[in-house]
Amino acid sequence: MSGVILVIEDEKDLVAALEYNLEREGYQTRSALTGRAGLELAEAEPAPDAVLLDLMLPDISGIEVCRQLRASKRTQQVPVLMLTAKGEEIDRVVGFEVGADDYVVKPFSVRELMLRVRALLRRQQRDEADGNEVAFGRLRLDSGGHRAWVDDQEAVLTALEFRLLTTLLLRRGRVQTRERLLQDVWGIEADVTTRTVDTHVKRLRQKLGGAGEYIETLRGVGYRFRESPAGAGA
Amino acid sequence: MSGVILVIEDEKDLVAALEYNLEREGYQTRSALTGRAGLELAEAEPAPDAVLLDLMLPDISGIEVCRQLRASKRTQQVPVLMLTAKGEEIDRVVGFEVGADDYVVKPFSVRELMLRVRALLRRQQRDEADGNEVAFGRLRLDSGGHRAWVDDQEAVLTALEFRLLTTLLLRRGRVQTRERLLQDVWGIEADVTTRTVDTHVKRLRQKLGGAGEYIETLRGVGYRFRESPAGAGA
DNA sequence: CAGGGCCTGTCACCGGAATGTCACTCTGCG
DNA sequence: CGCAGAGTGACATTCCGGTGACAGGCCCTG
Repeated sequence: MSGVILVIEDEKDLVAALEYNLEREGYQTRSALTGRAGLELAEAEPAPDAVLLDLMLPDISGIEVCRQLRASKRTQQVPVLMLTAKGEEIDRVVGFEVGADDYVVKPFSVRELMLRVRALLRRQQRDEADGNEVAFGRLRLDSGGHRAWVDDQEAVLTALEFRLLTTLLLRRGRVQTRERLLQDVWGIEADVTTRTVDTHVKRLRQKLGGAGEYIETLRGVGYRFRESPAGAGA
Repeated sequence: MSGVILVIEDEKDLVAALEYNLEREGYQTRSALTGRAGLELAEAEPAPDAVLLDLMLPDISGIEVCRQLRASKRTQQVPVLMLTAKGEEIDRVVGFEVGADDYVVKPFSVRELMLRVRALLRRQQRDEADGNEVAFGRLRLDSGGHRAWVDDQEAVLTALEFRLLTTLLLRRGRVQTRERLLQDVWGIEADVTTRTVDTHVKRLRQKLGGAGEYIETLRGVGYRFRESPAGAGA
């Protein structure tokens, strides 16, 4: 499971080194040399899965950047790892206060940083997995418990079906091509000829009964989860 | 729902950060830099609703503090969340055995900690409503005495089995992947190929007899302790 | 120090659930 | 009407988890 890491840091050499190492670990990276640029990138698509944030930036302080990240709905949940120079230890407290998730004191070992990043993402994933219930019309999902209900009647789904449903629901309103689904749900490199997706959509609809209608077929394109529960959708 | 949280931790910075964040979440805080002072505060009025306890304290070890908290009638029921440094992992096991309710490994994310605290208090409330014995359907546990009964018939469990059962029960309703269990019960970095978890679940079920059904298998995902004792219901 | 029993992890085998494929049918659209 | 793409049921295969057996390690005991 990889992810997108945003690096906000004004020392170019360090940025280069971090990007190199992160990419070698399989992450994608974005980087910004100033706080402002960083905030902009953080709002951009795709949203980063984690942010490495220097405390000392040329324009806005890292603290402020962090505060703003926490203020924005879009980036509120993104874990932030602070990079602080030695002697700025007091700031560590402040860092925690603003909601940083972890910090590393410069000079740090890249190896350690990589471990921290991985831990951060794992933690994030776990919190999401523990996460609460999502309701959509007659449908209700509990991601932590891996359960689904339609009209308060439990629908017993297999692991794959649950993943498929989650993926569709998460991206409701946007079409998912079979190719995309194969890649994201199955983790397979796309083979467009296969009917696998169709079959599983069928099974899913069957198990969901009435709520199966939320999954719409777009002929020649793919599948789409309805934007809103009521009526024929948005 | 607010409450009083007692922080026992000798790093002043960390204490400050924790207090700040806890108060921002609406909790009241008390803090102590040593185990002795902590125990004193724990007995004081008003009794804390939860304790954050560092494992490594200058005077008494966190383990001992926890033991004493459990020994005192007044603080017996107060949930304890252990803060352990990396590498003290072995102690984590001991922590559970002494009756800690949860633990977090340093360095931890403050956000994560806040979530845990909230979860702890929620659970506490629920358990109090249940009456304070750890009972679940036909199953009854004495976490201090390390004993388990099914229909008033004692089931003799090994330390590992007991820990596994406790972990599952504590997180009832939520799926635990084998990976997660290996990490939390065994303290091993995950090796997904191993069948160890399966074997122990088998043994546990066997020993629990009828109550073994409380442990559900989710094919392709992991294990889940039933949410409520009766039926398969929600 | 040897012996024995318990705890624990690994292995191989097996049955059944989950999944993928196929062939056929159905539908929408030109 | 014909075609392409989607729905569907049946079937084959794969994969996962349950299980029993076994071996190493540890502790207790004599």
